[in-house]
Amino acid sequence: MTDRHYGVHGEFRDLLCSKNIKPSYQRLLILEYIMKNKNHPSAEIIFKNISRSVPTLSRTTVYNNLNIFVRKGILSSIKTNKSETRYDIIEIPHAHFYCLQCKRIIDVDLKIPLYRKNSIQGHKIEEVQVQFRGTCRNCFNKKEKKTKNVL
Amino acid sequence: MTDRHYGVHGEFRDLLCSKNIKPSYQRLLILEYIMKNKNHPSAEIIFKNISRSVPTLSRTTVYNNLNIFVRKGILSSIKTNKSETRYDIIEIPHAHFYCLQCKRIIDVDLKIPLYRKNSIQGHKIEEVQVQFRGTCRNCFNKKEKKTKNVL
DNA sequence: GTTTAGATTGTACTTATTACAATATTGTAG
DNA sequence: CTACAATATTGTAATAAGTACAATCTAAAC
Repeated sequence: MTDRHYGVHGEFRDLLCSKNIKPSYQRLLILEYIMKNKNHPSAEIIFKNISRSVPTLSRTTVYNNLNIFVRKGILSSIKTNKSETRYDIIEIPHAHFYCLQCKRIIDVDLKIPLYRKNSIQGHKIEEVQVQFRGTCRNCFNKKEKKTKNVL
Repeated sequence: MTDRHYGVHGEFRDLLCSKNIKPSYQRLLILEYIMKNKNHPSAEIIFKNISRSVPTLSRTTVYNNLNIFVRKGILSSIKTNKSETRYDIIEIPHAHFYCLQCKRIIDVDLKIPLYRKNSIQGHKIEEVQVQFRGTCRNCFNKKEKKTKNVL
């Protein structure tokens, strides 16, 4: 079970080891899923998709490991409207745009010095989250088109 | 029941009317609670505190009206770590600092032009949320003191 | 090969929130 | 004032996301 995945998962394996997390089969799968489908999935989505090919996977394992990844700084967690948590890889700091129509989360760049601060008004910053909410370009264009057709 | 509260709740009453929300007794109580205890309470906290003096109040009423207030732009909702939602009055745009130790939410000012944008990379912005997480000044000082005593 | 620490699994539980139907209140037209 | 419609509130039941925990499994260390 293990060595079959040395090749494919090599980089994820290294990433986990560098953070002192044992690179178990399940952890590699979870990490791989998030890295390859860069669509900010929820725990449930990750669970459903991986358990298609690995039916023995437990929901708890997914939750446990997502929490570990967040604590160790591999992933960041994003809270949407609907009391659900979504996950994203931590790369260059960036902001998120949450579309209220299609529920997609879109990465956006912010060239502001916000991320360089390590304290604000005396409070020690460990994490910064910037989230925009509204209507994404796609949904906005769809609406526009619909309006035009009516006229 | 109604006119007893004309005096005290006058400004909240006006605020609700200006947003086309009927200023019911319960709504005034909820709004008053949030405005007077500026500590970003959760629905549960609001419910518990108001229902001490108004035992007939329903949890559902609190949730319903908080949602209405958010939709109408009177309140903003803040998602914390623990899948709970907290509420804050919308005044001058500001950011929030969530202390991972004491769980307080502290208002912080940001003098950045972030709030002036109404679109980013083509996506229409309706709302911006900036949230810092870390250790607040208070908790940080406590930790410092403890460390000093040990030495 | 045995031991031990850590990981995974599955079930039961908690917590925040919503759905919904019944009841109550308010505003309005006759 | 009374009747009616519209809206608000209430309480219960349901849902959904996440956690606690005990049992089982795995893998590395001796």
